[in-house]
Amino acid sequence: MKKYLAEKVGAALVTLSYDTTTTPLVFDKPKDEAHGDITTNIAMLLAKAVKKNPRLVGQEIVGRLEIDPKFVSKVEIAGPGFINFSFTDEFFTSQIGALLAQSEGFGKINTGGGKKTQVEYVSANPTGPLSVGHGRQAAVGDTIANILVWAGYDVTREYYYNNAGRQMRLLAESTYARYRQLFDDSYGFPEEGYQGDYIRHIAEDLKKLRSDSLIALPMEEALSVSKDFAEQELFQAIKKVLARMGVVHDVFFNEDSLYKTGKIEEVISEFRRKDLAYDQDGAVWLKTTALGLDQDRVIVKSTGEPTYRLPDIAYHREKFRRGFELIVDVFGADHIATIPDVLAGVKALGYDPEKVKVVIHQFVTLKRDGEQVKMSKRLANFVTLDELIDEVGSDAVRFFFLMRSTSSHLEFDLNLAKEQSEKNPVYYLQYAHARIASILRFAEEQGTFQASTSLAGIDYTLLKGPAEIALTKLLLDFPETIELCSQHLEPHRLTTYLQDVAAAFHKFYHEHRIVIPERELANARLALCLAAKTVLANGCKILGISAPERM
RNA sequence: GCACCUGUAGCUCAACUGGAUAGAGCAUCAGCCUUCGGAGCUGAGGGUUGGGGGUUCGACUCCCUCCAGGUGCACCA
Repeated sequence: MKKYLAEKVGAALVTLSYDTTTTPLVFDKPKDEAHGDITTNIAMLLAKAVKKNPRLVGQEIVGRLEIDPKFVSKVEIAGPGFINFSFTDEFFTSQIGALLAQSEGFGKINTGGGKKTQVEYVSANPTGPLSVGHGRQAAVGDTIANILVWAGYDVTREYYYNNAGRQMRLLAESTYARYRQLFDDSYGFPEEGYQGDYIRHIAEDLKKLRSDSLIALPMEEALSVSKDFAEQELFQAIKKVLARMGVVHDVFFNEDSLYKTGKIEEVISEFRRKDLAYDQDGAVWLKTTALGLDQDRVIVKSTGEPTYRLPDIAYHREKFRRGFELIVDVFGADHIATIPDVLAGVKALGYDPEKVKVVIHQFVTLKRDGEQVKMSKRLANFVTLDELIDEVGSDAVRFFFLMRSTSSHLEFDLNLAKEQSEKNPVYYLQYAHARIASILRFAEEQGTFQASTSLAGIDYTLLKGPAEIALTKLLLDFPETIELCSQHLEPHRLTTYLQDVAAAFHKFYHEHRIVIPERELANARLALCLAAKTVLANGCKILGISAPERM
């Protein structure tokens, strides 16, 4: 429709000999229904250039328009100079059939054009159970990946981790110490070790498996066994909790592989060759100042160990080398400082940093009984993702994590998430779906409607009520919503949209009885119900929450 | 001190990326069940969009400045 109007308005502009090359012709959807279904500000933009009254320019354009009244019911100049177009009801309702024909595929678009895309998210090292913050990242990353798939991108979901280095050494020492304490409770615990109870559990499992055999081993070997065991248990737990949320990665990329295949060395020598790296105080520095940043950074410590920047840069280079044309990194706010360095490094290696889109999500706080839940990682009394899912369920966890824009801090109200009432947005949405399912069952029992056979020959022009038209319009917006979500990598637009759909359905339901003796009208309304159910189900699928037939 | 995020109704948050009278939910108050799911619907009140400047036909949105909260600023990841 936009295309059609663009053509017509464009033609009018040419007739009026306005300059159409410098002024973009853009159509928007007004927020206020009274302003029509689509609007353009072209008259105001042109008026500025030619110093005329915008409303006058609008009049000229509208005067030259030749538009099919079957689609467009009204064209008017409004406000400071907007040209508003209103469409006929039939224009909207005539598209319901096509929506139903696409069914489970309705909403799929191809703006991605099969572009090879990677979404990296969670990427927590196996040093402990996932926190609620990781949960937000899992929900956001996974849903962005789903959205991109719907928008026609070829998506790989990836988890990057490091099972070497200082943190893992601490994990090994902590595990081993807890293990020894099972035999001798005076055995010392490392100063900065991991305090959490989960280490004790791992140690107990280790004892079950190996009895006291580790005590006799040389220390290095005992630590190595402890590390491997703890890592394995923790990774299992991580994968398990992610699976509870419906999150499954395609690729687990180990940082260590970058060393083994010489990729790290390669990056260093390339930086040296480009005169972007130098030695000072026994360390290797990256000349980030030459790349537009405010200070140089160490990439290899004087101990010979690289800092996190180096493997991060090497990893991103591998992403490009593996052929990804769009790279989405989902990070927590605490990683924000590393991004400029990595992007500068990528650019210096000859790759386009514009292809890397970083989604930063802010922190999560939990609220229970109106009070903020205190969490401290150091004291290990933080709430784990597993516990959160136990308490409120996977659907609520995903939905709550998705319903705010990622750049906003998120307050997770535990009481609300558990509440089974209209206050809870998840239930509101799912209830709409279940309610439609129930209506369709009822109609089938009455013999008035069979979803599989009754769709042919439906007269959609019978749908005329404002609530019917409003619902129809909203349902047809679904593909556009997917497009916006994919462009901006913003899942919360989808939760907001689906809330609106649910609300529009409930309103429609209250204003119109659906299963009525007038067969024709009943069938048209039932088809509209089915269309609403389709959109809700497809939307829930993308969000990763269930769309129940009964509840 | 510097960088990034945030500041919108009593609370939690939107606002189609510069558009028209800033919108939802919760909370408060007032209504709606003989009939398809009341886990629902309708209505009311509630705002100087943190303050102050600027850019322009037009600003929650862009620029400057100040204030408040969060995060980061290691040869930790």
